[in-house]
Amino acid sequence: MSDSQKPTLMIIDGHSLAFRAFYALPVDSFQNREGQHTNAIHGFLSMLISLLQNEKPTHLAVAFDISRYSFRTREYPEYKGTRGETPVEFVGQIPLLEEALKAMGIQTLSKEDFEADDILATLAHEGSENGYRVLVVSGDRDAIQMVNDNVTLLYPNARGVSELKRYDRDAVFERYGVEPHQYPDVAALVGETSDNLIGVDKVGEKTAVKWVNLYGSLDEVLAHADEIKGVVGQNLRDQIDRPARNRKLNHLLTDVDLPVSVGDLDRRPIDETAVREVFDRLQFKTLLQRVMKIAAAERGDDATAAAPSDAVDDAAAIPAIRTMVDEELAKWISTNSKDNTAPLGLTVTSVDGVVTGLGLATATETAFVPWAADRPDYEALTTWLASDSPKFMHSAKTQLKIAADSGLNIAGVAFDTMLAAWVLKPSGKPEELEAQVYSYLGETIEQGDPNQLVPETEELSPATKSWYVVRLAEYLASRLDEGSLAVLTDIEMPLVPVFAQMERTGIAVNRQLLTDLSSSLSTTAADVARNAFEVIGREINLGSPKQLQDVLFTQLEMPKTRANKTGFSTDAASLADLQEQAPHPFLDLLLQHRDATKLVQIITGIEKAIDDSGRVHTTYEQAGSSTGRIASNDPNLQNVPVKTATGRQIRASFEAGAGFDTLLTADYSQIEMRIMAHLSGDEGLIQAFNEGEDLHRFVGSRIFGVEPADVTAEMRTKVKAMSYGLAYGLSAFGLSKQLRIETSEAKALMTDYFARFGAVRDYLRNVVEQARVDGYTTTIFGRRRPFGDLNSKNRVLRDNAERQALNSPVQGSAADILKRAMLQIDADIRSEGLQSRMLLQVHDELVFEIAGGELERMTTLVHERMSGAASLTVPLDVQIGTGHNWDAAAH
DNA sequence: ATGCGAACGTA
DNA sequence: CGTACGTTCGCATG
Repeated sequence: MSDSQKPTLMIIDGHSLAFRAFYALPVDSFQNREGQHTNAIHGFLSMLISLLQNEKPTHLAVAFDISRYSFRTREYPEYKGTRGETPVEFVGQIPLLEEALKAMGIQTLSKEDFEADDILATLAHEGSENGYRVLVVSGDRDAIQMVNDNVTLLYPNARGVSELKRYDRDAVFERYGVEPHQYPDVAALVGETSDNLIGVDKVGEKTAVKWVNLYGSLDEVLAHADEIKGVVGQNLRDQIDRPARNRKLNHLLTDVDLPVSVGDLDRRPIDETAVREVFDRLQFKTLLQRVMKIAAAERGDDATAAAPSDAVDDAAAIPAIRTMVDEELAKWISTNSKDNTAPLGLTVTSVDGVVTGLGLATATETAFVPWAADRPDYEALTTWLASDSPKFMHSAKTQLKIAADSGLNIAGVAFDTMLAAWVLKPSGKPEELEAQVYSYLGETIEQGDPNQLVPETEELSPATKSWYVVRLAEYLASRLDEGSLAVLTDIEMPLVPVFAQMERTGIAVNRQLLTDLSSSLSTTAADVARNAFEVIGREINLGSPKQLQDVLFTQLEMPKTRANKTGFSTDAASLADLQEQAPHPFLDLLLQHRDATKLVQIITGIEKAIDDSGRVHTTYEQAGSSTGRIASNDPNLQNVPVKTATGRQIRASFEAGAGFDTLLTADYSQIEMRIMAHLSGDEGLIQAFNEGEDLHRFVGSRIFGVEPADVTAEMRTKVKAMSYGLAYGLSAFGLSKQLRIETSEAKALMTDYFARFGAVRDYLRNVVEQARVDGYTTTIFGRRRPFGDLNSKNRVLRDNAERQALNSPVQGSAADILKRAMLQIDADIRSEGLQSRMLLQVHDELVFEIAGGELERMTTLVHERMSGAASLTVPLDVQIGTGHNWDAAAH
């Protein structure tokens, strides 16, 4: 009998898969109207439905653990002892999942005192012996031991449950280097952290596999422990009870007494009424459609399932791609964009930065257009691309740049699903399209042939991607509140082409200046290092904190500094402390060396990024930060040194390019304090800004009770640190550290500050309180940042969340304001036909390249647009400077 | 090769 | 025991 004729038994480890799903999907995005979390259920069912479609099991069961206690924990109480509390959001999802499974006609099994894995192993064994093709679905590595010629393990990869890797005998051997039945021997030697099973010290997978292959089994390895040389051999002999114990615990039973046999696990019909009821309660719309489709197919009602006119059943079926050119394409665009009013999904694909094709889509149709730059017949397409006709894209900036490089102008980006998802949930890295489809639509994108041993990850057609984009856009738009939607459509979306243009333009760099500076700094570093080695009498790697610790705390016996994970800190602040307590020439030399090598490092990074035309192009991460700021990378041009004279020499190498007169920099002064004044409504602060006096002098005079003219430099420094620290949630302890003053003095300073500027404290308290209730903070323009840990019982987590919460509206509003200014400046430049260009954004600063004769106009418009980007109760002060290079243009 | 922590550059 | 980032290095894992 061939495999395809055999009945297929699929057995699933319910807990382990549900738990994987729980961590793979955002808790916040999956809640039903009663507030019940459903992410684990959703992920599990989505995976299950895919499995039903792809594997078509004839027999099926899901096994659950009854509790975390079993015969194993009785014999060895520490087993799985490192497992923490089950998250509250997970609790309660299992009974609901069982309900859903029951409605789908799927049997669930569990047995007191045994783990689900034992039930799986027993069924796998029975199925294998009785002519079944067996598929075990589990996220527990112990399940590998079940694999044989009839049994295949489907194991979720790191990304959760959306992709399952097939482990048959060969795949296990390829991955682990042993036969499946030997895997527990290897695991026993290595240990399993998640089960709290400690292995033999210094024995990793490599060593364990070597031994097991050499001696054939764990028993034989242990019997020959005397023969194994070296430290690991000694460890094995010393700790021989560990692998022995581990092996007993990771052995799965294949003879558990179960109330059913494999034959009883044949698929039962789906109870469609019950499924509707349960899925409706869970608010799983798409999943319901997918289950119903399977139900229809299984009762032989294929016509309904396949009918393309049935919008409901067709929702999750990928439309066939039509490849189009010329008139057909022109007609398709005109019809589906309803004469440039209706949005179409758009995806540009490229090879080595050259456009090779475009995918277009509506919610029901997809089209692929092969692209060749010299084809003459694409006028309808290029006209549509360059028009304001709305396009929905994913990560539009990247595609706009590539298209522009290939001479294709794209305008009218009306929705970007990457930006939308980030505005909805601004944390972590932005998700790829495929991940979004899974997270938000609950659909798994098939990747290659699932029967491949290692499925090749076939790139999705741009046409299909566009179709997903259209559907995602609809979903994401429906999830956005009014404020977030405004941020997306009025700020983030219009900025896409602006950032794309800035990145493409880049900024000119004087390579010679950098090279000279770098070699001089390298010489300095080498000289300083030589001196340092002389002082301590030996040569070490000054860049190694570990070796530095040895010098400072062992050799030189200096007092211990702040502790970190690898011992004691050697950072600049700690070294300064040491210099005070135990002065030593090595300390200063070390700092000088750090300084010089750091700058060389930064220069090297910039040099490597200079292109053939002498310009450097950063990439802005528009959807990366949690506050609304943008980040710059590859290279990062937002952390070019400015504080030291040598550092500024690096800035001086950024210049106006050929054909341009000068650089212009414009920055907001004290924008975050101004936002604090506005948001808190503090009369004192507002007065300070409205009188236009030096802020820190004004505040200092109030706190210390002297005339502004009598505020000393020392007083001003303290006040300045205090003011800036406020917006970060600085504590008295932190302030004292920074100013190197007594904690009591720092405390007094804070008390005096709040006595004069009480509304600031009230505001900061209120922000945190409101966020605790709402679950998010909001900027002046409606940008939200969610917070989950404000009610955490863990103090560290809670305190961190509180500081983040009080900082977010301030930092985020500042980001919003500069973004608004950028939009208006860009619009002015274009509408007036100016040749000057916006080059860089550094959080509160913009850098421009000024074309001949445009300095005056640019100065005026930049000033106007930046000052007018928000109307606060205090003015927005903008400082402008010009000069041939970035340093000279500073003020 | 890959991932993590330390350190440090900016606003 | 101060927010938000990105990059580089050493070092421990593979």
